[in-house]
Amino acid sequence: MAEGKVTSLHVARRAGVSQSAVSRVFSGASASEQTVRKVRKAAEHLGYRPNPLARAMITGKSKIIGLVVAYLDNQFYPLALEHLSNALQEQGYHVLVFMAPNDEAAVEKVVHDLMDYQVAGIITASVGMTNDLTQRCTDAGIPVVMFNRGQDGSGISSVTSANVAGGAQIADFLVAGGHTRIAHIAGWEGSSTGRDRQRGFTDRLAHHAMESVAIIDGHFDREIAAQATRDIMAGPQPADAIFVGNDHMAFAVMDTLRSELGLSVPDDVSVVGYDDVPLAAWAAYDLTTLRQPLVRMVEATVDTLLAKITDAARPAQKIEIEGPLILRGSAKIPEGWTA
Amino acid sequence: MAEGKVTSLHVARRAGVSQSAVSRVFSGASASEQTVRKVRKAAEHLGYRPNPLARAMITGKSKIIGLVVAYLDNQFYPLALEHLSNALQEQGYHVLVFMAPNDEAAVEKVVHDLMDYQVAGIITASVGMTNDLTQRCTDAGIPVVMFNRGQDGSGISSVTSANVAGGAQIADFLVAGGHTRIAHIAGWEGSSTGRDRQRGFTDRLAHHAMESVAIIDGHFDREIAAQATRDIMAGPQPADAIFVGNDHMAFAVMDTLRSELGLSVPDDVSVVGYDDVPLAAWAAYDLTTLRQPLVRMVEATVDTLLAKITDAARPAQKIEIEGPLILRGSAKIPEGWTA
DNA sequence: AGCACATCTGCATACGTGTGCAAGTAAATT
DNA sequence: AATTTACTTGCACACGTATGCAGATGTGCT
Repeated sequence: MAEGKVTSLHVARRAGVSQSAVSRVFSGASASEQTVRKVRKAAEHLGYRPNPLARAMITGKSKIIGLVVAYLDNQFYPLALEHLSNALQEQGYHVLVFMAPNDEAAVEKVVHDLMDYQVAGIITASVGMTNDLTQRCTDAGIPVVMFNRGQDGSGISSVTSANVAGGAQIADFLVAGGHTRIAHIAGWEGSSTGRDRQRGFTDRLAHHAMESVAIIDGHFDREIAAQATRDIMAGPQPADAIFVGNDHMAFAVMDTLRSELGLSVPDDVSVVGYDDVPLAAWAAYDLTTLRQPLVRMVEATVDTLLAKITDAARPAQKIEIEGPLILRGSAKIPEGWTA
Repeated sequence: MAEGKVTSLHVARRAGVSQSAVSRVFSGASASEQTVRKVRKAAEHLGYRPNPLARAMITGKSKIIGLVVAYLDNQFYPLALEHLSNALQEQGYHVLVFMAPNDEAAVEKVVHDLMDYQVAGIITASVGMTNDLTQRCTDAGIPVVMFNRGQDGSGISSVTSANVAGGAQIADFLVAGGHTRIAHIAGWEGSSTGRDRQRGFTDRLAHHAMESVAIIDGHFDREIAAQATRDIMAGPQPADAIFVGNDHMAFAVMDTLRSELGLSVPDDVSVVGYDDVPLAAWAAYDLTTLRQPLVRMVEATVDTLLAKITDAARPAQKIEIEGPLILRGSAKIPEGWTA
């Protein structure tokens, strides 16, 4: 009932036990049934809540998860943030946001900040300069999970969708649709996500004895994707289908095709994206896209991270989650494919 | 250079001073020039950084700002989050995210969590059950600033755009455009933001001796806004212009008008939004809208909050920032108005 | 020179919790 | 009955920093 700084000592006095006993009850250590009862009762009466900062100081680990994120333009990431925060909140953790740095010096700063706050774990999303950052935090013993991005060499956990398989699915789909001049505006070359989608896509095209008429790195950027679209359509072999590395760029591609070049989607050009952000379902775009199962990816991320926090010896995991191709109106639907 | 827990005591030993001296140097208290030099040098050599948790424990105030946010669907809020976090990071603060609760019990939990972490201040955005939450935190002595929402009675600081004036601007614009059947899909009735825009709008219409043909509460929700659109266009007086309480709903309105009802925007119906999120500039929507100056709103929010943190006696401020109407293609442009 | 005054410094303690250690108790074993 | 074993519990200390207090040092004044 009473407000204003009630500590474990107050609880202890009222329950007629020592402060250590109170601590043990609330930190999950063993205590006799009777002690637990007395302590809980006194605590409830006083409105006691353990101080997480004091707890963090003693244990060296706070109940804070550092989320490092570079940008929030792409709708996929705010939604990921929302779900991550909710999921972690349910487990008693909270998300401390770190805007990802561009230059070397800023990386330094963020790494230090993360360690200063003794974060229990780190999730990175949409980050460019991730190599250095993740490695250093891992070296410092802080569990790291990369969300929607992998890193081949080093033993760092990651959760992504099955990007190679996704790229392949889209290749099958566009080939079945009878397209003959297929182009690809890829995700950033520096991200595993972009590379894997591209590889799955081109390998599968090759399997159909086909080849992209153009492959351009879109850097996950609207403006660059728009310019890539102009280049592709002005080239010697204008595409009749474009697979775009993510939805965010795909919207720019569609805008450019329709408003700037006066072309029809999908009559002149089919467009396929990747992510299935909510906006993809809106009538203005109605984008055919490969869905990344956000909720399951978030669950996997949280599970992996918390497991690693609980058991530091746990080896790194690279989790891939399959997603379905969502058929909408931005791309010709082959005979027999059901929407 | 050395890693692994270097404390003020280590620095003190190396500098040949007491631990208190080190503390004073880093907490800005007074110290002789010579001491400062010795301490800084030793600190740099050892790679010392003050522990913010320990500091928070002793002072009762952490360098953490609690950001309470309900949803991130509306692009306006993730962008606000991004800018807020960046601005606060520059001032040495960090953002701890709290997903806003729907029910009473969850509010309780969030309030407690906020106090447990001894946040230095709180920013609320897009929150419904804000009354109780803000009041209790204010009572507990924690500075609160409401972002993009006001609260009339109680003395809580807020930063919004000039919503009444904005609504009025839009009324002038639509009247000048020669529209005769103007409707309004309002923002949520429970938010000051929605109410103010509506009031400015209808008052100004009245000033032109006009009246809305329909006013429907859209609750800032796409689905509800879409249904409102259907109702308005199926009514006895189908609108030739609709002012929508924010961009997020306006997109749904445009989708419904064009794809579902087969109407042309702006030939059949002009649509005007509020916010000017990036998406509004994309070709698929090209939405005429009243810009909320995000960067300046963020600056004002951070300034107000930090000022209140530094000086608790500072009275609450309600800051309103004017924004321009951005003329695009979704609404008829009156003669003489320049885009 | 003597005194008032301002400034700096170190000592000690506090913040609120977790945890090793030893003492205590009750139950189980020989 | 004596001894081992398994649990509890309280004591004391640690985590890393801030800060009141008293002593020390230096400056300016009459």
